[in-house]
Amino acid sequence: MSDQIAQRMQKLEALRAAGVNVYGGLKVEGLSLSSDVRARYEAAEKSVGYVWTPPPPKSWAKPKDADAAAAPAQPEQEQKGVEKPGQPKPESAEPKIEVPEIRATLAGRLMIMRVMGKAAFADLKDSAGRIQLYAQKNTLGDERFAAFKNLDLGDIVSVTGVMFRTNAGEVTLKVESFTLQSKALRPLPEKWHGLTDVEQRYRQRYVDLIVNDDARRMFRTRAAIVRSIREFLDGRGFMEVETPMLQPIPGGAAARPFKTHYNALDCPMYMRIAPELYLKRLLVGGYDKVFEINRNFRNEGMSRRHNPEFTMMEVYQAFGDCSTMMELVESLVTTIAETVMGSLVIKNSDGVEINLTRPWRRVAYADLVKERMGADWYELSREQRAAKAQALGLKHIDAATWSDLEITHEIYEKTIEHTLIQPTFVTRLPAVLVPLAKLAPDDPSVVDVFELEINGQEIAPGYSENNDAVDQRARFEAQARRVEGTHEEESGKIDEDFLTALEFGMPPAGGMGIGIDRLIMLLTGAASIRDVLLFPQLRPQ
RNA sequence: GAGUUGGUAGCUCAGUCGGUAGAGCAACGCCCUUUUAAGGCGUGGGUCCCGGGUUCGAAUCCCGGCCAACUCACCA
Repeated sequence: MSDQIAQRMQKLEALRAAGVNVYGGLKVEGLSLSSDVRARYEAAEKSVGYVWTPPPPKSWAKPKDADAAAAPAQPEQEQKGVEKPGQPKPESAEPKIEVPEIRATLAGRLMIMRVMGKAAFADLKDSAGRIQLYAQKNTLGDERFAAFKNLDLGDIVSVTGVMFRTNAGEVTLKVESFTLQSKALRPLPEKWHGLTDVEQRYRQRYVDLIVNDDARRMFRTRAAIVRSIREFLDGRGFMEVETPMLQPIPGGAAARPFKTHYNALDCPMYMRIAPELYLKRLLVGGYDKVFEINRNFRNEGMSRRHNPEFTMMEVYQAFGDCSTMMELVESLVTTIAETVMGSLVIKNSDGVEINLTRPWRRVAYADLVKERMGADWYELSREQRAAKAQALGLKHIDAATWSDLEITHEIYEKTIEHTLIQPTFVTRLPAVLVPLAKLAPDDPSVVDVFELEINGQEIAPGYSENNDAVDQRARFEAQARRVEGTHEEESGKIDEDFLTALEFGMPPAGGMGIGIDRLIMLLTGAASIRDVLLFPQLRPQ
């Protein structure tokens, strides 16, 4: 144990012995937020026409009367006389404006203290921000002033007093009484640099949130974004639902699931990799507009863009289609950017500007590929394609084992996707890649879907959902054969009950998913998904 | 899973060629009644990530391990 913790333990015991309730008592009555109190005080100043002006520099040469400036003798004594608190200031040659008294009670964490003998300044941080406290021996009395100085940085206190403005112009609460609400046993990180060690910021997010205002702001923004998504969808008549996260068959995506075991039923269970198949059951049930915002779990690696659990929003609209969803996501993202971030132009973590102004580019997958690889790409043989891919640096592509489609898709993912910085709807993807979507009416080799790319990342896929029960079964079976023996095998299991639901008839529908964490990264310019997750996954220590 | 970089006081960081471990902040003591990274004087504080090895001697060099960040792979 560090000596500082030991010291604080001793202090805590001493306080207890003196009868102090070191962890606070009853609820704090009449509690205000620092931001509100500051605003009230500033309004009070305004109401009487008070405008703060900086005091004259340190010598008290400011004339109390006209001659005083000419008499430099004994400025110190004059200062003392002037500064005696609680007395009308004698220098009021110019009329003094009385600001109405604003009393307040605040509560928060003590972040810094500057003690000057018989007075002390401290910064209190509450959920709204920082505010300065001023404690004075004359006001508090010897004993309470000593107790105030005895507080530790990090302690949580409530304070009651009167607002004023210091010589330096800072709105400050003069403490008349205070109560220790929670003793901190551990010292805070350094006041200037804060906590910068990224590992510690993630592992001890609570400390990060105490000292780093950026972190606090980030998660408030996150909350605001999620709230406005809900408001937006609510405004369009969508119903929010919650479907199982613990599923007997993990479906709706191709990914490795987390496997667990349910004791009561003595059967294997999976953490969901997507809510899709359950939300579609609700379309069958007659809810035409539903959405869910909740966690998905994928048993895959972590990276700057991946966390094993992440927040997904999926939305379905009966009697809509892929184009319905394009309009929806365009409208949703621009609305959020404007209302929460205040701008349609955002900067990514490299400082590149992204303009979200509608309409967004729409381009077919095959056209992007041709744009990159030449107009004759789809006429080339597999060997020719593999050769061209290798020429681009994709050495691992092998014509002997890779299909045409795999080669093309590898090129899309490795050389095209990350170049789509400005919002782009990539449409008409190869049907094999998307078993849950409707085939394009004019070309059964592609599906009627989009993938929305912004900042080189897939932000949202949207589909014209497949509601053909027989076709869906066939494509599931093809998918199951495709992934058989691979690590995706468990996500290739066929959900018979879902197919049964389709057999009752599902209305044609548009569906879309948004990776919420990535959307937040995009809007806030965060470079790592860990910066937008309160408690990102780390290896246990 | 692979590569690169890093891990030194509560925090932020120095540490030269291998020669008994350093600063600022924080803490403790004293002075200081409008400071704001307050100031002044003084004091204490270390499993140098862990385990081996080389060496008279290792924070430093070598090997192994742990943890993290970044890049790559799986993936959204």
